[in-house]
Amino acid sequence: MPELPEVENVVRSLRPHLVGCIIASISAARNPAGIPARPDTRSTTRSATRSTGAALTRILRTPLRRLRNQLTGARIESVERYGKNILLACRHPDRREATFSLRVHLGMTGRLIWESAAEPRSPHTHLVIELQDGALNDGGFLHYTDIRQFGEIELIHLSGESAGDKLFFNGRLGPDPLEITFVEFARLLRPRRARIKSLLLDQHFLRGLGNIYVDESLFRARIHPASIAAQLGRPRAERLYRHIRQTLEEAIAAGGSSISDYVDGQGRPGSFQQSHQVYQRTGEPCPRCGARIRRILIASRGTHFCPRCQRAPRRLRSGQSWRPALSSSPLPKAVHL
DNA sequence: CGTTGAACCTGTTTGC
DNA sequence: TGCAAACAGGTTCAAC
Repeated sequence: MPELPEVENVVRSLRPHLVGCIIASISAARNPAGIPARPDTRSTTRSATRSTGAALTRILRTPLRRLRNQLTGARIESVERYGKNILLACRHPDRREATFSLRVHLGMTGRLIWESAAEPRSPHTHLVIELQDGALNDGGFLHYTDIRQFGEIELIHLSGESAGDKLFFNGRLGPDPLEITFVEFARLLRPRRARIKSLLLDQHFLRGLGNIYVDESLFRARIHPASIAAQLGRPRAERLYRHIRQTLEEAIAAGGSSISDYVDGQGRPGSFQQSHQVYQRTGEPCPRCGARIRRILIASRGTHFCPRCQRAPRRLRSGQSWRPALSSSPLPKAVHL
């Protein structure tokens, strides 16, 4: 659920609550988490564990003990987004050198919500961070909830350098699509022979895009998702660049897309899903030309596009004889054009 | 390089 | 009706 616009909204909604607060305690959510969500559900094929212990261990990339040791008593200095990661910069007021960043990745179904009460409302809440009186609020609690448990929480030690966060991630994640210039974008695109959809999903290439916004941006730019990146001409590359930014900015302004799980740091859903033109609209008429929206698989991800507006490049269209230059791999069968 | 499919999870929807 | 398969916003890894 959480791509760049959703994470940006989480960060913005949490910031006023968190900045200035002291972390009073960190604890595994007990309560509903240990209990099956719905004990009497008949079809529950796996009455699975749901033991907070197992789930929390999966999510925590830093052991709870270490989290407690290092963060208890620390002050939250800033709340930032880095790609799809949320970074809480923390510092001990009394210890000059002790500076950390708590990295939270929401995975598919993660939620990070500020609550006034300690008790989780969801059986899928795994971690509770107790906050002590910030300048602008009364503390409260930060709840991490995650149904599918694909999220990650990790403590990053910042040794000295202020921009430690970025140094840490550099090389691991590409530029932010809202910060990169067109010239740089085009330079990165040029040597790549991957299909554009795969490339845009790759966080090493650009950080922050996910399945929804890649499909929506490609639709707006009228580019077929299976197009080879290096073969987009300048006009298409420009269109793509422009529409990625536009789509993301509109989505941020709309509060993100809420399909089923996403809410911001105050529990509010977004509304951008109402503006999706192709994502999960298979079979519906294209809002631009009326053709049926199609769904194919690219990079094993559901990919939605208009077969008329987003025409396949010739090379891809004319059948099995085509091969990518300098490559031994045939055109994957999954691409139906 | 680039691709696929599986794996990590739970829950909901679809299809026979 | 009922049950199984498919699918879901993400990332990583092995194998080709």
